[in-house]
Amino acid sequence: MSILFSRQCEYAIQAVLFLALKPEGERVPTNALTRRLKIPYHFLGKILQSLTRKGLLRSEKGPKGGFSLALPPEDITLFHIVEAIDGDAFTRSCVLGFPECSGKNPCSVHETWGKQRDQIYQMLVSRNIGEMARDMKRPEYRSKAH
Amino acid sequence: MSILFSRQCEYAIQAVLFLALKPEGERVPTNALTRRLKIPYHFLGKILQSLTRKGLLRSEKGPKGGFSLALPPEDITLFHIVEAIDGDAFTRSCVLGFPECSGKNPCSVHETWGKQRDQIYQMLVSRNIGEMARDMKRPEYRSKAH
DNA sequence: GTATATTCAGACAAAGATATCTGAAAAGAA
DNA sequence: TTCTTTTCAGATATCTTTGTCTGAATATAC
Ligand code: FES
Ligand code: FES
Repeated sequence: MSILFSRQCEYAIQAVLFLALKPEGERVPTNALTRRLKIPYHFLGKILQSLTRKGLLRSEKGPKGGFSLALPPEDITLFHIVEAIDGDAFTRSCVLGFPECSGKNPCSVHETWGKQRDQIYQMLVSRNIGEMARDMKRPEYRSKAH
Repeated sequence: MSILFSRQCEYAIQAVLFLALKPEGERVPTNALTRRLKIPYHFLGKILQSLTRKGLLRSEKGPKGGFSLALPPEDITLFHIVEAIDGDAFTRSCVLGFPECSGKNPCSVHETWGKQRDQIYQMLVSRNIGEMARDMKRPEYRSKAH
């Protein structure tokens, strides 16, 4: 079980962060991404495809083709990606699974969870993926050689 | 998609909280639970069965049979239930889905998520299900008539 | 003992998420 | 034009989660 985000969404985030490290406009083919990030090729293809449909990425066909960000990295947050793939239901739903989440019929952790949900939301919107990618310490994102 | 906990786990929590409201040792048959909580009958049966195997519940067959808590409600936390159903992987895994989560190769949100993960863990262990059940404002748990 | 209410166990079905395969379409290079 | 590289699109496969069905075992009530 993946926590918080679906597998698709995790892959999407990993891929977009990788794109954010490239000079603006540079196209990266799918297989350069899967080689680095160990994501199944065709699965990633479908994910990038839907991000393109949502307007987050741009795609070019043919040789020298590939995917690139449709916006400057400074204008994209993790929340944009999460929203595009998993939706924003988590901002509204009860963590214990009750039909609806509101102060009217609160569950036992409604107050506590409410605060934490806000913090998670802040984590997703307060930084742009440009700086996040540059801060990234993981080896997949560091060495320049491919 | 359910956030944080699997559907099974959500159902387990809802059911155990219900049992915690009953006088100690009182047996509650599965269908009394499903009627109140709108959980599919046989699915809940399997869930309660595994909680029994894990030692959280006790079951009795025959008329006047049913499920009851194996421990006093004051000794059970949400974490016991989550651990029994979903496991404790969330306490150790990277929220962006990278292979492992450690300070050695941190992802961009490792620090932030680390704090929030601790808070979520605290939410799960700091209160027992006895008090949580009594605080519960949701109608499923209030009216005594069945 | 017989009937009834219930858990227990396992097989099965349906749905959703994840992953793979194949071929068409498009762009560039020769 | 022809060939190659790559995205795009859709069909299919596999796995996991969720949910259903059936019957056996067990304990109580009669
Ligand atoms: S009602 Fe459960 S989190 Fe709001
Ligand atoms: S490495 Fe991502 S949360 Fe720790």
